[in-house]
Amino acid sequence: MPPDSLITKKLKSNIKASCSSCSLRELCLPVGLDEQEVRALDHLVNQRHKIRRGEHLHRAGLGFHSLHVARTGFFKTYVLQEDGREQVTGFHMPGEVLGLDAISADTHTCNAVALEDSEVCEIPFAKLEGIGRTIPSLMHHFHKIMSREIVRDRGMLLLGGMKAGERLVAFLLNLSHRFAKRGYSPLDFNLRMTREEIGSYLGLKLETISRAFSRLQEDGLINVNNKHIRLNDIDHLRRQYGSSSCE
Amino acid sequence: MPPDSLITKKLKSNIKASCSSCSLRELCLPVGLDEQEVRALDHLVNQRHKIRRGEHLHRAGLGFHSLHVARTGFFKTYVLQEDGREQVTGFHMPGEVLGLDAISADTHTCNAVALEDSEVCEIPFAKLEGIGRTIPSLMHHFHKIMSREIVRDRGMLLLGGMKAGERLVAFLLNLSHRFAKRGYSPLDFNLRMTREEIGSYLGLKLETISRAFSRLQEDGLINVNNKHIRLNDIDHLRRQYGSSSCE
DNA sequence: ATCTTATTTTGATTTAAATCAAATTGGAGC
DNA sequence: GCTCCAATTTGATTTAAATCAAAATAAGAT
Repeated sequence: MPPDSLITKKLKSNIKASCSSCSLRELCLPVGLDEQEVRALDHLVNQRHKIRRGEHLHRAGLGFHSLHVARTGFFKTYVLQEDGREQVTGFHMPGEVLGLDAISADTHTCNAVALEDSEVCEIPFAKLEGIGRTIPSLMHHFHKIMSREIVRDRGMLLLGGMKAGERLVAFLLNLSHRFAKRGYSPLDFNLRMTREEIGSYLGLKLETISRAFSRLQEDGLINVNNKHIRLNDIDHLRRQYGSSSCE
Repeated sequence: MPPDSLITKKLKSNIKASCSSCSLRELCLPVGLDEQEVRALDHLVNQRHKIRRGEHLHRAGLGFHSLHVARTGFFKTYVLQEDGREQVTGFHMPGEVLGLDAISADTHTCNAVALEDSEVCEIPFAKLEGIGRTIPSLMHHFHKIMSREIVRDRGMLLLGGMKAGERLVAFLLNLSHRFAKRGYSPLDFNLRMTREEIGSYLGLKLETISRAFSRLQEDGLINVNNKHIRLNDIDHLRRQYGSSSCE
């Protein structure tokens, strides 16, 4: 029965390529699902796409059909204001869902661009709602993901009362925490975005970001080597500058 | 059959008191549901609570079981930072859902307090997920509500690049828009919050808010009489200060 | 109604960040 | 490796908002 074995092989390859065996399983949609439920999810997440550095995953104003989960790489989301200014609304790493804002009006409200060669899993949203109906724990987990996004965004408001250095530290601690969850060093990492993009996200100018980096280095709290950052005293950073580092 | 009629009366009173006949129907959870679906929702929303001015609806750190929809009144949500500073995270009017942030970790992440005598409908979240399974359009609408919250919160980031006066205008236009949707004048309304609370929300100090109000009045764009605001030239306000007014 | 406290306004001053400007460094592409 | 352009750093200056301070007003409580 050669056809069978062929099919088996193909299936296996699909499964391998999908949630069941994905290294992000514990960060992504499948958290807390049993094996059978993850298999159902595999049917949902049937497509992967490569997005090269500089390419867009979606653009503001365009129709919404699918959520995307970053699998590898790094994304930036942003909106263009009337005056042409670019306002960065977020940075996204593997395991994080993009497109949740678009559910509201079936239209993307922001642009998403890859800051390095990346890969995403496509999740047709109608399909997710359908399968969620039969897998309550999947639906519930999806609700948690949306809620977490609300908490994250609201956390940005807390920056309102902070000064430049504190905002930057909060930003670095947040990145650190997210890198750690993905198995990378929380103390040593490379920024994928420019000073200008960090500034836009934090509501500061690029020169202010640059000066804040220099100041933190002078104080011995971090080492900066262009895009490479080393946190020398993360406890001190955490104590001195609020704990707005959690996801 | 006196018992029957009693029951009927009681049911009727419940129905009357619930979504089917609620004046907020078009703003709230039932949007887009047919009559039968709204009846199902009536079973879900079985409790109303009165919250007097100054009383809390929920507090950060406490367990989460139910969402709440403001029915009447006005709420403020806020978090207390380590240093004791109060950071306002939002203002909420009738038809708006509170508690979406708490789904993430089954714990409230903010405090919600009534700024005037208010009434809320309680929606047990587990029940909502259960009923949503059998009424896809309800579940879908709930997803839109969560997504809208994400869009709203993210919109706050756009304030990052604005100066004090612009932020305040954006805030007033946002309130105006929300009052209009509820059948109130978009040009003439009373603020329920203090200058300090506005400042906290917008990342400014209360003196700055006060000065910005004065400046806008000097320019003839608005009339300020303590808490009472009149927008004299809303088109000019919209044109001059971005259109970050939409929900 | 009156007292008391909280809120708001306005002014003077300080401070943090924006802006303007120029030099330096790093990286992508040839 | 070299060239060119983008990104970063640093300095000088300006500007917007924070801070400090005090008076005026409004709102609750008795």
